[in-house]
Amino acid sequence: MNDTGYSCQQVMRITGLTRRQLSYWRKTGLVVPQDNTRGGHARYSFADLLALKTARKLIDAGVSVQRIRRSITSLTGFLPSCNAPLTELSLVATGDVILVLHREAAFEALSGQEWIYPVAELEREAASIRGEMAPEQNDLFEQSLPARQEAVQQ
Amino acid sequence: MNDTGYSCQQVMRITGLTRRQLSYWRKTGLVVPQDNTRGGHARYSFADLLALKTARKLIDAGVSVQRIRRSITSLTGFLPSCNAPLTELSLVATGDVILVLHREAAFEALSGQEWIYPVAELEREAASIRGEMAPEQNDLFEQSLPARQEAVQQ
DNA sequence: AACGGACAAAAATAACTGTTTTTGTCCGTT
DNA sequence: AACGGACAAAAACAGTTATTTTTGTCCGTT
Repeated sequence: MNDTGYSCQQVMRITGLTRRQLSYWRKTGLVVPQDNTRGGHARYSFADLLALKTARKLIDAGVSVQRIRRSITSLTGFLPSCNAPLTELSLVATGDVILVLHREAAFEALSGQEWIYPVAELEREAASIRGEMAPEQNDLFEQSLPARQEAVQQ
Repeated sequence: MNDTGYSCQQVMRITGLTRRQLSYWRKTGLVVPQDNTRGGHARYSFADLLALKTARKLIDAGVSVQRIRRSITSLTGFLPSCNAPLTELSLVATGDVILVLHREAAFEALSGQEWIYPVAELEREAASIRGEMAPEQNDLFEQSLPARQEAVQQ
């Protein structure tokens, strides 16, 4: 119990969220205020504010609340050291996807699938083709050629 | 007509795509070889190779061919100066989304919607709250307060 | 001021359908 | 070696419905 936290009204003004949303999110565990007054009224911490702000921005970007929920649970699975994804992680999003930027890599919040940078690789590869290969003989790119069968008919 | 391009077999080895795919993509206009031999056989240019490689990588990342098609048409709409999105743009993708990195910004290939970086903004905002605001009075964050009505009941 | 409850509208999702797209495979031709 | 055609399996998609989630609104309580 402490009285230093942010009240419901303040949070509404700060985040632009409605009382209904705060209430529902509290009840369903999306963002639960850290403290309460003696009367049982919510007091949001600064970290709570950040989480709410992030949620708001994701919503503005078209992400549904359900998707945010699922992302949070999946992220705390992928990154056990992360307790509060909404406040701790670098997120990027549009309607369909939440991307997590983490240690130079990017992966999707829901599936955990890592994103590829096709073009970045391509630039390196392009150089090698240009320099080293004549159109006639080149197997630099080969994904997994079993034993160099010539001209397989697929 | 020239004979310096890459033959179908070579392209298959280089890109890991099947003959069927090359054939179908040629027929449907996804990637059409730049040249032909006198006999009417395909000769892929280096740029074609890059496009094929990129397509392959997108597919590996779970993007469907249909989505690639739609992304290409939408991108040539957004960026009229870009004739061959697959070879010219920086793309990042997972199954659901293709992101285009373009001039410091990121936007989705299909919708053109720009991605937001909630946390980047948050860091700046966090500083201002921490520094300037006591929990009691703070409307720095206010989205669009009409005329400062106190405590609106929503 | 803030809470909670109850009812309804809106939004998002899941589950299903039929259709289209994409690929594999086989075959004959150049 | 490469092409094209034809048939079928697999994958992706669009469109629909029913269900669940989320929000708005009103009301009474502390």
